[in-house]
Amino acid sequence: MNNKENFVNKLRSSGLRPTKQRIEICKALYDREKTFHFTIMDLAKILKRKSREKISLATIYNTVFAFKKKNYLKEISINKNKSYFDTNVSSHHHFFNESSNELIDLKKSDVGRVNIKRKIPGKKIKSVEVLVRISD
Amino acid sequence: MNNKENFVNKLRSSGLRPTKQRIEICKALYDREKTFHFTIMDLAKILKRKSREKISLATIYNTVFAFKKKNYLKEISINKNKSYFDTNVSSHHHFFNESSNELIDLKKSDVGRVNIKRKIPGKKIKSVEVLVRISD
DNA sequence: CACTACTTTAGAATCATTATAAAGTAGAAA
DNA sequence: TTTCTACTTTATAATGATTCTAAAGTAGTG
Repeated sequence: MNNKENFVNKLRSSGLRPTKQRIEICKALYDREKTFHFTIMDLAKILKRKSREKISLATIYNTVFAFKKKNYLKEISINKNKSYFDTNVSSHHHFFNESSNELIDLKKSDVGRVNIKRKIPGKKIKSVEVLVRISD
Repeated sequence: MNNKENFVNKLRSSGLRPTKQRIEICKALYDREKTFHFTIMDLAKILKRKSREKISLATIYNTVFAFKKKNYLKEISINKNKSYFDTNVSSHHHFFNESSNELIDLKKSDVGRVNIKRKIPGKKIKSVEVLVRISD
């Protein structure tokens, strides 16, 4: 189970001080059954609702990007004017339902191996992501 | 060959009045050897340099989105804070160089067939696009 | 307990994008 | 050609997300 102690350890083990703001954000993000997608503004609303502490927007930004850097969060390429994040950091692909603007995780087994044949000298592949657009 | 006459016809045939601004923008976008990627700001700079007419930013936005709707342009989602557009409207994949923020087209033959095994009842697949993030 | 480097914060600043509303223009009709 | 109207362009203001700033607060070390 994810409890406060775990979050403190998790944070400390990656060199982030376990401040109360970061722990609150961990709770909001990881103390759930399933992974989920969110924008910064979504998270701000969740925190406002769930948390007794007021956490400033700047801190939410700082924390989300710190978590992204530590690979606790993944940023998703879907949208132009907002950043979407995913608490599912495993390598996976997405369906994007254009009719409803809904983003659906694909399991690894849902997509066959993607074979990138071209190499760019001196560059390393960081990730390979498939976006499948669907509609009614 | 792409000349003014062609652009006028192209525009008119899709219900867009061939204004001098739109024709200038067509020239900037399509009167070239190869397809390319650009942001609105890139295009604004190109137009400032190439075109005698001053074209307002608002018109550039309007025109780019009108062209997108008519399928003259494709919008590319790379998780950045700007919209990228592509004059190559065929379905294709991309490298995104995270070190330089550069977007590189992949040819169809550069990526093996992507096998999407999961189906969503009642939904049709519109496109399958692969984004390969690379860096130094 | 004291110190220092890391954090948080409010608010301002910035940047891309969208909205507004007034002036201009293309195309159709007379 | 002239007139008319709907479509366009434009400058500018407004918006909204994100980043910056610099001052106050705090965790962890010694």
